Amino acid sequence: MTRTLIIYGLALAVLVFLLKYLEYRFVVRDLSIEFYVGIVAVFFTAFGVWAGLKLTRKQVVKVGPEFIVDEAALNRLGISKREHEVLLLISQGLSNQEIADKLFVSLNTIKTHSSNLFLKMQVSRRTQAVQKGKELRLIP
Amino acid sequence: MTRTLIIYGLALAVLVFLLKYLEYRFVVRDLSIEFYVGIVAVFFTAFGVWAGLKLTRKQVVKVGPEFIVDEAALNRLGISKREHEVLLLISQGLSNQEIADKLFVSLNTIKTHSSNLFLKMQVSRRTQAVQKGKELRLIP
DNA sequence: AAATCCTTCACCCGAAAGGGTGATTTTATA
DNA sequence: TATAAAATCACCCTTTCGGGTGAAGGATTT
Repeated sequence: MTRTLIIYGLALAVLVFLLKYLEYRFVVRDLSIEFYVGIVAVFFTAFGVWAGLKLTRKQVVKVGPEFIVDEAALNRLGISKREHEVLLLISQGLSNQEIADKLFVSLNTIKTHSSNLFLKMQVSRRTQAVQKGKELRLIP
Repeated sequence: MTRTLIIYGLALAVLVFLLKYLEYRFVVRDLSIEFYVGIVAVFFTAFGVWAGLKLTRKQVVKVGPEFIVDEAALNRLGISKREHEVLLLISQGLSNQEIADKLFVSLNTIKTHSSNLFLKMQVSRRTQAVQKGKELRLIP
């Protein structure tokens, strides 16, 4: 996370230099302030959207309060949190594309997660994963 | 069923005439008996296999004794017995091909059943059908 | 700091699933 | 027995899944 902030800081610095260079290169001194502010606004808007998604993407999926997940089984099978999350959404009848949209990641990522999940659960289809997941008390 | 028997009888008659014709057409009188018996054996073997599958295909799928199906919901949604059977097998994680093999029908038939099932249940994927089927107490 | 695991994403390919239409046969029922 | 409902199968097409591989960056642990 710290490295990400550093990278963004550097990108911002580069942007500032670029703007300064443009100021010298062309004669746009009269509207440079609005332009400057606009660019910065766009930049921080993008950053805000990204950060918002990044920070709120955790715990998007929750299980019911009365259901207790068999953590031991999860560890035994080597299923990660993200994979468990995907399994839960699969059990709710969502397609991979819908899961990707819900978790703000790409379709390919969900396909990787589900593939690894099926390997670890020793199943070959999502319906089997749901069935086995319920048996093992991984999902309600 | 009666028509099927009639058709098979006619086919058998045609087969007899065909064999008689061959006897006159070619000089195969010496091995005609073995040939005759062989053809009839193959024919009745095929018929036996077909009849056996046809008669034993009923009640292949059963639900557990402690689970009671909500028949009212089935009628309300207009779901037939066969469709309910398919839904049960879908919920057990079977693929359409596996269901077809289990019920001794073709893959296309299962696809038709599942399509109609999804229409009646107002879902678009089998995982959703399983989820909704459990909610409606159609399947355990 | 290095090793390791997790997460993310991409590409390719074949298999499975789903949607639509049309047709025939079987079964149930009015 | 006529009619309707259910079951069967085929063909088309598109979308979704699943398997395999590779890679890059972040997080954790040692």
